[in-house]
Amino acid sequence: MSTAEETAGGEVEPWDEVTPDAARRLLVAAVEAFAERGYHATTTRDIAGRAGMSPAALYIHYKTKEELLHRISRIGHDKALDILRTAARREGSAAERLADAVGSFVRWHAGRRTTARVVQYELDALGPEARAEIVALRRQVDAEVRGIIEDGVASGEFDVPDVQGTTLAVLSLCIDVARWFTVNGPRTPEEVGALYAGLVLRMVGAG
Amino acid sequence: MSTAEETAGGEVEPWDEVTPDAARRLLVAAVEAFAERGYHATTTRDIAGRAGMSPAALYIHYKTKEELLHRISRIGHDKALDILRTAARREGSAAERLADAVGSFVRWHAGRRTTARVVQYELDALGPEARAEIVALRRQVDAEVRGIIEDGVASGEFDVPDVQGTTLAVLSLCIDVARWFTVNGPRTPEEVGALYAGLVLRMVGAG
DNA sequence: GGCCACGCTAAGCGCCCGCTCACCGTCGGC
DNA sequence: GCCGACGGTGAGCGGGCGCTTAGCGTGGCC
Repeated sequence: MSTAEETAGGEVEPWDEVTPDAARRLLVAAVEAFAERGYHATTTRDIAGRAGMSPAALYIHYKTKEELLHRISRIGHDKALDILRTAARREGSAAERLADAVGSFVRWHAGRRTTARVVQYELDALGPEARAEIVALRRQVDAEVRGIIEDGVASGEFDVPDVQGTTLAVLSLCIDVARWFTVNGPRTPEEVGALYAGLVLRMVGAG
Repeated sequence: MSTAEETAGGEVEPWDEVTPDAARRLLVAAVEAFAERGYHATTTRDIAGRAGMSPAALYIHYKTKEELLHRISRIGHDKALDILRTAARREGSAAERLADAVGSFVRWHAGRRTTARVVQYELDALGPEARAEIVALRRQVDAEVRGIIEDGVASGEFDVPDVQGTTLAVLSLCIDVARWFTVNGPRTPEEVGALYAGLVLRMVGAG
């Protein structure tokens, strides 16, 4: 994270990987608009307006409105997967790694709430090929969490009768944070991450 | 439930409270369309077409497209609240009542998945007054679950450091079922309900 | 200094949206 | 047998959508 930009909502928005500058401004504007109103309720005029450009400027950097969503979804899923992989592959017991994974995944969903909302809830707006690509990434997300839980079961740390079902529930709990979390609420992303990490350890019988 | 209609997806759709018949057919068509594509991506022509009527017929029974969403959301939240109240007020220990509440709430989100999706994820498409009415119902939903957890803490059955945070997590887990559940998946609504009830009991330290 | 490439804008095309309106068939009451 | 009420239709209005195109300003290169 070489550069970062603080928005009004207090969220940090790197998006370093998107260049040139005008393309990044459009993409950040699209993330905000999609998160607020949803993909279908957002107009290209609204996105361009938020980025301080004319409607036509969007089509210099992106072929269609859907390509914007695809790029956002792809980058967001890459980041989410990266967070889970980092936690899964660190040293430590399965319980430590699971708590780390849930804590950091939840912190991301709360702290980068606008991005996470688009990533988690606008998937159906993508066309078949783009959706297939993203679904493949989500399977990898599932595999990382399942791997930690399987490790904990193998080592005797965890007591989990249904590994796949519990994996689903753990991810479900984390993802739903993007739906309800708000910066005006009583909890910080760090507090929610710590709370949820503890709840998940109990779910796997390690609490 | 005096009458029930089996749809292609295998879901039971009562909607007895909506009359006359044409208004109910339009509403059921709207539920399916909103669940599949989202409120903003659904056209009034699509809704009317699914109900076997012309586009203009919709406006005989509903003032606007938004009124359809409002009615769906209202009826759905009433039903969800009814399910939780029934579980909360039955006889039995707090653990039994919590397991019953989570089990039946999850079964509803899985079995009536199309309705639940609209109810849980299309709230932002409502105007300010309609949304305020629905938000009030959601606070009652939260209060029912929190009440059971408080009972369990008071009786010593549960060990919950953060009652409000845990309430939020329990509801979050249940609600997210509407996002990922599919009838083509490996689990029945009953199985998911039982799995989740067990996980929640562990979350409150009663597992 | 001339010039072209590039990033951007103003204007607008074709389409489809939510919604309306004039009209029509049917059916119960007298 | 007539008639009004009512649920429904066909056509279409005003407007906003995603996206395109012709042209313009500017900055780097010879």
